[in-house]
Amino acid sequence: MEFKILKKSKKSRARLGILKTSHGIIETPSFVPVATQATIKTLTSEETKEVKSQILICNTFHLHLKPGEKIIKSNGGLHKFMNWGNSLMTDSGGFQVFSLGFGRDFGVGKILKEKINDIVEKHHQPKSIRIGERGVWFKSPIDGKELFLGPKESIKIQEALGADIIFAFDECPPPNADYGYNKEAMRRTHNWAKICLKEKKGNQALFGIIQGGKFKYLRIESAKFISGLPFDGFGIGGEFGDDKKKMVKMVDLVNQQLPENKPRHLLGIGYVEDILPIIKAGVDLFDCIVPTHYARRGFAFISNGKLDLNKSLFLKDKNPLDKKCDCSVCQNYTRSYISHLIRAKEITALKLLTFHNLYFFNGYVEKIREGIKNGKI
RNA sequence: GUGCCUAUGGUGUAAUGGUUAACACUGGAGUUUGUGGCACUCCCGAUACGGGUUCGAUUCCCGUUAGGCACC
Repeated sequence: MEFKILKKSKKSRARLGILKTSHGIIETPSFVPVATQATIKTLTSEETKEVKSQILICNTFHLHLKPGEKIIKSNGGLHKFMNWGNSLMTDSGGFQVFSLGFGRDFGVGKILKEKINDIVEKHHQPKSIRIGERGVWFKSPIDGKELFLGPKESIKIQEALGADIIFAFDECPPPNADYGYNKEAMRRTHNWAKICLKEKKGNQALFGIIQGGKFKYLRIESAKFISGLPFDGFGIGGEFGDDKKKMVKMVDLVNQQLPENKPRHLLGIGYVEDILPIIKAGVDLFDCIVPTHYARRGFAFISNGKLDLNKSLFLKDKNPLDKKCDCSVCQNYTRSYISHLIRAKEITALKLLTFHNLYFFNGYVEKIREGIKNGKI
């Protein structure tokens, strides 16, 4: 992997760059669609390419459970397996430590919406998984079998999967974790980062992950520690506090600690309104389930907001999803038709919305790249 | 025409002689950030009509109307 910065903004920390892998180039800043199970749900790989995606992120944990990395390796690796000729990343499975653990215990995502009275403190353990020094014991959501995943295991699996960019195994603490817990999780994540580097044998690019939660000094400490190790790039994980301004400030602060010549990936963020601020804070790559997940709930993202195609008023609306959009869905289908398909629970609706939403996100980031190029951002 | 049966939100069903008549779908409003596609939360909305019995009727009785079934 090779990363070249073409232009640095004078107005913000934004950068325009090119990331090269053996499977092609990624123009940065870039949105990374989420292909957890080695597919963008509802789309073929050809369609995923049509919406101008240059890189996808698949998930180590999910693909380890099914079909297993052996099957994928025997198919010639992830690229061949899913017929995707462009670049790929795999997430390490670290996030599942959270989502199957404390995330499930408290019924929360990584960003806190409501206050939770229970605080996760140092040495607390989630109910259904066990986090130790060498890694995490899970119960398989498929058959309940005891599984162990740690930094060594994650790297081995990711090497078998064969993505261009892989991530270090980390722990993502829940949003209701206190300082003590975050410090502990960060220390584990740092140890695991060193183990990941030592374990890696091939020439895949490896990104280290910065944690520290909403605690400024932990974030700085984590950024300094991780960037002191010979990673090819960096992931910024975890949560940043309850309000968005704080998130952007924290990301900005983290990026100030990182070397400029390596790419930075913000993990699991972006609503549309988050995208410009995080790019201005110096983020080169970011993945998010929002365009694909919302598509399957009947929402379309458009130039001036989002549409809920579940609403019956769209049955009478013969406009395209977005008049300003030149994607093939907007050229050929009406809101009325898509709304009908959603309400009839037809799977084609999910495909049309997924296609449009990804085209919209990729197009939106493309415009931001233009803006950086023209000196407007 | 005669006999029998039925009548509860927009739809399909519950329940009860005694506080705010339950549930599902529909309709309306929300939620979803390193993904659980068809999820979750909240809201609107009904005892066909008219009498009677009773302290109290959606429930019991009579009539009207509507629908179903059988017979002539």
